[in-house]
Amino acid sequence: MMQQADIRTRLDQAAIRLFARQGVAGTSVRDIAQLARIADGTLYRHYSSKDAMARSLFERHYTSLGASFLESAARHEGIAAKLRAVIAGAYELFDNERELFGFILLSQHDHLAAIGEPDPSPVNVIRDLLADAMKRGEIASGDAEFAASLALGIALQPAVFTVYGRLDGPLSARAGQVATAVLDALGGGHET
Amino acid sequence: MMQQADIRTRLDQAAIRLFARQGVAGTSVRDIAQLARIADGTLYRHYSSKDAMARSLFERHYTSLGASFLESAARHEGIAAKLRAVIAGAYELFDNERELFGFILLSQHDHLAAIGEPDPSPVNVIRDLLADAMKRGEIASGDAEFAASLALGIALQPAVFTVYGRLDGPLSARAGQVATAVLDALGGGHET
DNA sequence: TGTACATCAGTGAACGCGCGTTCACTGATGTAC
DNA sequence: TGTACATCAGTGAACGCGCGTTCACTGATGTAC
Repeated sequence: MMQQADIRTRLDQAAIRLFARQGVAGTSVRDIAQLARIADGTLYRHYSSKDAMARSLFERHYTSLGASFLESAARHEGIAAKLRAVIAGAYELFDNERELFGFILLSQHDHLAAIGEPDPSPVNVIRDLLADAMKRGEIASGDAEFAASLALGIALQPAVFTVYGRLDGPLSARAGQVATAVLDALGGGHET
Repeated sequence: MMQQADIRTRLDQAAIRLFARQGVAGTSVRDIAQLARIADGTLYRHYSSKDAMARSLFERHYTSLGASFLESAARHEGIAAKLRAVIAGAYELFDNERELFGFILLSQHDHLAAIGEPDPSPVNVIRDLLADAMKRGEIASGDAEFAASLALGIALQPAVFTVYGRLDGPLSARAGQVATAVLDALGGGHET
């Protein structure tokens, strides 16, 4: 047995990197083992199967993103400042751990339908934030779920464009502009 | 030999349906053959490989979507009306051929990196539309590529939410609201 | 401190299954004369 | 009109490869006495 944390970390990171680039179905257990520099069978000391590993990694990081959204929002008052903080936090994750971000983005389709939204889901956090802002009259009221889809779309698509090389990074530099666009789209005031 | 068009159409539709639901890597040639009610080997009378089939289907429908965007835009004057028409057209495609739409959305990641943007790409059409509107002063000027990412994000995310069952269809009913949100986010005037 | 034993992460060869693809064959259609 | 031949979409059994997973084994670590 080598240093436990070391091998487990390499395993998880290798899987995330390959899943992000090639998808889960397009990545073989041997690909992962090779990149992590471990034996083919070692994965099964930590996860019951390849798919269970993908599910576990997704759920862990998806809910942790939701939790970080909650924390970012709680540190500020007013929907404008909350949104700016959430977007800035998400964009920093994108800049610093693009593969993790890409894995989460890509895996939504595979996992969300199957397991439902784990808690706290980033999407639900955004929706609740907007529902609250509507109640307070900070943005135009309406369907919070629909508003959340607009906000998420505005925030995510620049990330997608950056992945495709259509926009130059770092994405964090655009956080302010994006937050403003979200507020404009939601019919919010521009109070600082 | 049966009716050629019949078998070929069934083959293409079965592939699109399965690719949209399970991804290309997650779909086997036998899955496709079974759904299309053809023999395992028949695919290879029409395409040189499974991946070539996926690439060909994607390129065909992706550029045809781009062409339909161009046509929708050309039928109207002013960025507001053009955007409304493009979004309404795209949402009708979503409502009527959700699997085709889902396939295009899902396949972007697989194919765009590999083959680059085929012409006319829906994304480039939107960007050129916005660049033009900036020149005419119809929306705030800035980076057209970034503006295109905001517009696309606003328009696409409600579609994604609808796929996940977070929003109720039909999506076409939201086209007007979405177009307004795009114009707000881009700092455009609201002339009718 | 030394000895015996249990535990368990890690190894890598081996398993069998399902995959993408091939190919000899069928039979319907078109063309030549 | 009839006969001979070429073409080609469609068939499905068969190919071998790479996949996910298993398992007997290793050796480091912890625990009991």
